[in-house]
Parts: sequence; structure tokens; C-alpha cells
Amino acid sequence: MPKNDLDAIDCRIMAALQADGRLSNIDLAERVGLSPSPCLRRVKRLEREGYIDAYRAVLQRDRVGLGFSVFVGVKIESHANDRALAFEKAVTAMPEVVAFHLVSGEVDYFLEVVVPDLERYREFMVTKLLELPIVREVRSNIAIQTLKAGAPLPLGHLGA
Amino acid sequence: MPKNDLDAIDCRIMAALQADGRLSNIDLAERVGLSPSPCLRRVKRLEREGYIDAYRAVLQRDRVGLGFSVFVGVKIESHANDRALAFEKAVTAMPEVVAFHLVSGEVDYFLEVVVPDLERYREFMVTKLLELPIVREVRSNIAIQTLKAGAPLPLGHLGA
DNA sequence: CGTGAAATAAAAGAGCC
DNA sequence: GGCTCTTTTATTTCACG
Repeated sequence: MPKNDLDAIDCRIMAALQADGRLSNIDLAERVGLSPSPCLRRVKRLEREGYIDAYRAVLQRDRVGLGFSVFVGVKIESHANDRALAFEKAVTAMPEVVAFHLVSGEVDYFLEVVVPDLERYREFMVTKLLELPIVREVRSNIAIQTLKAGAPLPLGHLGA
Repeated sequence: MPKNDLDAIDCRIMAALQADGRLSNIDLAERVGLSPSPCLRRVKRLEREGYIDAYRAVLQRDRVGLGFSVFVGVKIESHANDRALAFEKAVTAMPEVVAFHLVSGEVDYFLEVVVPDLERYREFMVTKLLELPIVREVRSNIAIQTLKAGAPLPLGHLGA
């Protein structure tokens, strides 16, 4: 598999593309202090080797009618592989769930759920999440205000 | 402020750009069943009126040495405006914090923290988070496995 | 909203340092 | 590995139906 050598310029490229994913190669090259050709080569390598996973438009949730975000901790009954896997598969497939992690701490899983309003969240909980028989406990933390979201990853540890 | 009218085509545009933020206008137009001119007009409007907030490259955390994500619940001492605001400002400014929400539930705030490893997380906790005098309690849920992250928002509620 | 033409810009490649 | 220059390709933009 690909090597893990990222130099300072690679980091600057990724930082720049995190901030603006639609930067043209020419503008990008200028920002990172390179000429277009090697810059493009590097970008392609970062894409090909999986450092850059995708490019996305970031929508503003409130504006698109999705002003209701909930952070949900879930405890399950059993960690037997097959049942847990079925749970994971089911939750992963739910479009309202925009993030889903197996965690170590007070709960077993962490979900970020995005819906239009409280009623839709109730609906989601009752008809989808609590339908899964393995679910033992659900802790809902409703977002009242989003102070930061989708922020760029901190690349400082690699000499950006 | 801008109107809130999004028709089915606007939704399809946003859905397509969520999936691939680097789509050219021509490809985008084709996907949503429009010719390039009106398509570009719509995209510009969506950007101008704040439906589309930004375009970002999505990096794969493991590959860039940020394989350690923690979901942190924080309780604070007082909700007096000035102290809470100072806390919010300080946390928002921390680059390791990629998401930060005021919530209603078991804790007051929710943070998503991204660092290279456990040691860096300890460092973050001790030297940054616990330094803030208003913090009363911190609950760390360490991500063992990420099953879903940064998923596109579900736009189904608007006839996408 | 669609079409088409014109201007512009970007990507890709060859050869060289 | 990087730079410049050229070629080719595609995208944006605009005026008009």
C-alpha cells in the first residue's frame, strides 16, 4: 500500500483544499508555492492514495430545513458479533444518521442525527432506532446551538 | 433575508454537490436535468443566499495521522452569560475541536476532538480543556471505530 | 429556461534543469 | 522532484430566442 510520506507541501495542499475544495490547480499552486505541474501531480497522488477522500459541498443545515441535530448515545444488550453487526449495518443505512461511531466510554455507540424538527426526531427514535431489538438505552442530546461544525482537520502535527 | 423556496431541482443540485463538490457545471447540469446556464444561475444563488456554505476536501483521518477521535461531553459550573461566552469562544478557537455544540440533555456542551493519539488527547484535556475554570465535568468517549462520518445531509424532506 | 458562439481558463504532456 | 512552454480540452459567460 501507499507510503506515508507527507511533506510540508502536501500538508499545505490539503489544508488549502480543506478550506476551499474548488480551488483551481493554478490558484492552489500559487498558494503552496509551487508551479502548476508538480502541484497537480501531488494532488492526484493524494487523491489516488486516499489522503483526500472526497470533495463535498457543505450545506447550512438551518437553511435547508434541517435545523434539528441530535447527539445520541446508545447502549446495546449484547456485543455478540452477529447481533452487533446487524445493528451497525442498520444504523449505517439510515440517512438521518450523518455520523456513527463505536466508542469506549459511557455508551457503546455514538450517533449524530439530523432531522427537520423535534417531531421528526421522535419519529426517528420510535420507528427506527428503538425498533432495533438490541438497543438497551438511548441518550439524546439535542443541539440548541451549533458553535462549530465541519471544521478543517488540524494538520499542525505534520509541519503544515 | 433570502427566501426559503427550494424546489426539487435545487435539492438535486445540492445533493449532487454534496456527493461531489468538484462537479463541473456542465456535468452537474446534466445530472439534474437542466442546461448549463440555468444550472449555474441556481448554484450561484444557492451560494449567495447561504444554502451552500463552502466546498471542502474531505481528508481521511487515519491517513493523515489523525486516527484518534473523541466525543466529549462537558458540563460547566455556571451559565452566566459572560463566563459561558468566554468558554465558548475559547473552545471554538481550539483547532483540535472540529465540532462544538450547545446541547440540552445530560451535558451542556458536546465536542468532537481530533488528535493523533491518546497521548495528544491527554495533553489536550489537561492543558487546554481542564484549564478553563468553568469546566465542571468532562466525559470522554473515545472512538474505537468510525462506521459513518461526514455523510451527506438527508434532503428527502424537500422532494429531492 | 434553452441554445449557441466567443472568450477564458485549466489540465495534460514534452523536454529540460 | 521541479520548472516552463505549448497544445489540447473544457468550462464559464453572455446575448438572444
